[in-house]
Amino acid sequence: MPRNRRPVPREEKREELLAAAAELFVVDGYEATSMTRLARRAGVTPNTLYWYFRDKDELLVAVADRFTDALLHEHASLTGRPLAAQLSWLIHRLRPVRHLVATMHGRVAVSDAVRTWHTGFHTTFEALFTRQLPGPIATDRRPAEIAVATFALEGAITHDLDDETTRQLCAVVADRLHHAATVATTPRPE
Amino acid sequence: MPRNRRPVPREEKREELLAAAAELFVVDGYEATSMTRLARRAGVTPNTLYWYFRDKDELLVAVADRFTDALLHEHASLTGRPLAAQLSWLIHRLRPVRHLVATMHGRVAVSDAVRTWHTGFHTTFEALFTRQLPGPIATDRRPAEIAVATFALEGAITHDLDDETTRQLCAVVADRLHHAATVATTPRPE
DNA sequence: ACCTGAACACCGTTCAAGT
DNA sequence: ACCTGAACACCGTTCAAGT
Repeated sequence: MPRNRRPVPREEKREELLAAAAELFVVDGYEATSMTRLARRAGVTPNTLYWYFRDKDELLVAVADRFTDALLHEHASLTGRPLAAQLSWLIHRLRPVRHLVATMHGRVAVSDAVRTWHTGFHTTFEALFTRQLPGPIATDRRPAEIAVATFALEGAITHDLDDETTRQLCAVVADRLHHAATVATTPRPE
Repeated sequence: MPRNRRPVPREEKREELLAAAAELFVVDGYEATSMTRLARRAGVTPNTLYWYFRDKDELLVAVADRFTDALLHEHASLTGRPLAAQLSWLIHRLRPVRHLVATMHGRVAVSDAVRTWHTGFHTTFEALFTRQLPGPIATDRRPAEIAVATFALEGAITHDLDDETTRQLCAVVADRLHHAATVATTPRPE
């Protein structure tokens, strides 16, 4: 009865488990998805999950990775469009998984795997923003300007904003970045 | 042996439990603090906690409330100082409890009590920012400008930024708000 | 009203055993 | 190498019983 040594290649099986995890994590949330229920959905014993993933956090990271890959791939076709439009697209694309975004942040302090992933995620998006700008930002303020843009993006994903405010937020962030990129450094007073 | 009907007034006892919860939540984190351990620290049975708080989330909210009250009280003495300085103060004051901030966000989708608290927290800080500005922001962009400032603040608390970037971020956000408050609405192109 | 000791239904994870 | 059934040590929460 137990189907051991199934002929399914490892990568394929892993992908099956990942697909089940992705669906449950997004629909029901990370906390509400127990390993037992997830295993049942995937048609395996809870134990089996641990053959393919170290723990639940690594499963979460793998799901996030898969999603981010797809996101960046889709985003590639948006190059050339205004930055505000790109931001708007990203926000609407990430809103459905806002719970996962919040969960990742909550687990940064708990899991090494999540912390590492989170750092990489920010590096990716900071690079993405930097690339889109018409000119280089004055070096002293660059990290802060990019950080503000990234945090605004994260905030817009994880918080409830109406459509109009979301549009304005994209415009505000894009304006700010363009301004910082095109204007020379002005020494702040005081 | 069991000390029932202790003569300690309800509010005082509640405060004791709250103090224990605050310490453990901050030092060890919310998830790492089990109700059992928390009860032991406070010198009671786990059960007793439920006499004073509906559940663990309500305990979390009560801790956050206590902290926010203290924060706003201390902040009151900063009125009149530059906005960037106030931001910097808030960030450094909130960084030690960054894990709690992240936890709150993660539980917004899980707990009604947390969701309600979170909404109130944002309302408070949006009002605080609005009050500090020299002039009214053009009404159409105001919610977005305030949202960007709030999200930047949250991001700076929950993410690792070096001191210099943190300073610059405060300056960027303050600049942005002042600019939006003093300049008339400029219709965006396109 | 307040508090206990004991239980309940779970949870993520691991282990001995099978093929 | 892969997978199972059964267990382990917990978890948040509740309940009957005491004062």
